[in-house]
Amino acid sequence: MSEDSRDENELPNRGQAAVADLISALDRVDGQLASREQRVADYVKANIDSISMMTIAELAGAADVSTPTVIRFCRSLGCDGFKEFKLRLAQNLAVSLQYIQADVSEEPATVENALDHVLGAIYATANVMRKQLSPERLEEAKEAIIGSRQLLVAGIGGGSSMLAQEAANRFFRLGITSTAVNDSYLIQMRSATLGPQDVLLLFSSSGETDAIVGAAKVASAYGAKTISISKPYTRLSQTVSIPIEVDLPEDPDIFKPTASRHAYLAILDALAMSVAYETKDATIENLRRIRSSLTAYHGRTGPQPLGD
Amino acid sequence: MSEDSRDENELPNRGQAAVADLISALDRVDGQLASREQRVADYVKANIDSISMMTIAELAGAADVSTPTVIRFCRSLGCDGFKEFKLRLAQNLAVSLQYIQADVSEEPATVENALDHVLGAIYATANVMRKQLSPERLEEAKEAIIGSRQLLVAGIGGGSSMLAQEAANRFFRLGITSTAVNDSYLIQMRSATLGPQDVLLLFSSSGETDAIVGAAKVASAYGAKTISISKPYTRLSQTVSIPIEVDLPEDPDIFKPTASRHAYLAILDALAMSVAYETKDATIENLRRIRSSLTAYHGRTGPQPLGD
DNA sequence: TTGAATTTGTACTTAAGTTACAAAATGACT
DNA sequence: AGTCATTTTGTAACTTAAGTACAAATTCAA
Repeated sequence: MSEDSRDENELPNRGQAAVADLISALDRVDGQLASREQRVADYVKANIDSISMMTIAELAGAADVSTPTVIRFCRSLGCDGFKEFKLRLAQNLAVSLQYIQADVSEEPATVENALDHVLGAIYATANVMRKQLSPERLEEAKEAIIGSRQLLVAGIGGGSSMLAQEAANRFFRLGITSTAVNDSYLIQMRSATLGPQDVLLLFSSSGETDAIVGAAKVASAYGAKTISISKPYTRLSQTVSIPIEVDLPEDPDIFKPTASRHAYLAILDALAMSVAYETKDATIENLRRIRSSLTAYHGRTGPQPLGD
Repeated sequence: MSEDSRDENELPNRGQAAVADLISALDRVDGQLASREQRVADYVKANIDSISMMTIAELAGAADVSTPTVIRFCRSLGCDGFKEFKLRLAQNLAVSLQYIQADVSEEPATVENALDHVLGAIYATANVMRKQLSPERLEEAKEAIIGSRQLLVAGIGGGSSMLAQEAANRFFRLGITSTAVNDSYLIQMRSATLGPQDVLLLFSSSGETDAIVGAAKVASAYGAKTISISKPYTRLSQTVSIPIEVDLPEDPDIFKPTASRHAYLAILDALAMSVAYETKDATIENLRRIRSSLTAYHGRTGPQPLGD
């Protein structure tokens, strides 16, 4: 019976919508459930990671309700029955569990092992980031960049200055006049030359670097739009007009390269991708020109990342 | 019965080992199973994402074996029974499914959507990479870097030159004299100055860039160790002494920033992390000096990535 | 307080997972 | 080549879990 209802026609939404939503569905219905069902919800929330190992009878017993009540609870959440509920819950949790639980305590004996640590941190950081990002801010940032006459990107220190370079490189490919700076004084000076049609994009994982905060102030004073990709509640994010905020857990392990670089890079990629789609035709022409200039240079043609 | 065997004592390994390993367990036992069990394995591999919706009878029918054979297959994989097998499989897949199944075909309407595309590509690429990397090569690369007197890092074009900069920055923090170059001529020139105690680290997503291949040849000729992070079967990987090879699927979507940058960056991080652990004491002292130089500069103390 | 609507539990049905055991197949050793 | 031990596999029975039907209890409104 429960199998009939999910034949080929319904397959598409299985992995996707299903996986993404159970826990938020739980939050959504919370409070508006019938009293006994709410009891089940409370128990589930309190013991969320052991539910998928329980039978319906165990859960009913633990929440002190009858088994049909548990089933009704599952249906209130949009599941077909208890089985589907357990499955979806397990999938939801797996995503966050996989790497967060990885043996963080142990030292990496091999490079392969270190790679697992690194990937684990990336996954974990990416998940945290995705939940924190404000879609509205991202849209604002996109619009600002699209409408800009000139884009100035700044970042100081290894990680951030790499991101700034990369950002300038990405947006340049999309036909946006962009420059990267990573010298404290140059940042100040160039920011002072910006005007209302310009955009200043700032990378700073601390959000407190004087030169960066200063640049944001100067640029704002001259009417330029300012975007930061940084920590919330910092001087920087309180100074710029479009703060993109992510508070990422830094691994206390000083030997581990900080994973937030990857998260910031992903944000940059997403922004660049949206801008590219938005300015589609212009972008295609630009990429064509860049590619042909390179092809002329080293004579290769196959599909490959533009510019190695 | 099946519940008794996983009480409190066994809980720890549930999320972790369990979640991480079913699919690789499948690879591991592949080929050494009894013939009918192998048939189940084959069917599972071919229909991996629909298994968790099937009953044991359905799977047995589909693979044309008896239900106990299916159970034996599950046990060969280290599961308690079919139920646990389904659960663990669902969890394993959830991780990759979440982003991979995101509507790749559709254009990203919002930046948030674009972010899902980007993250999806990163996850997919990371998984592919992890399987392809040769642990031995990584170890060799680590040893070479540790033993080096001087490290020269080169990359040409947006992505690779960013990686080169970042690599030089990372290893410099670990007390290794390292320089990044991204000018075709400079690469050649500097490579010619290397000797047997030196290491040349090359990033190239194409593996065919003349300047990079040329540098590898020159450096080898003068006895330096050469490491490449690049595609297999390319001129570059056939020239260097320690080729780290990954063949990553490039998304044909020209608007999407290439995900291989993230994968390469992760490899770099893993290498840096291992080198850091290997040269622990020296590294701690180095990081201390860097930090105190920065603290003296802008007067902050809290735990933050070194150098923003 | 009485009737309709909703909520909940009891008892039952169906079906899924698991086990026991015997039959078949494989492989080693005389 | 034949016999015995070992492994592999399937049949049939068993156990337990999930889901349903319906009636009892509760809630709320008039």
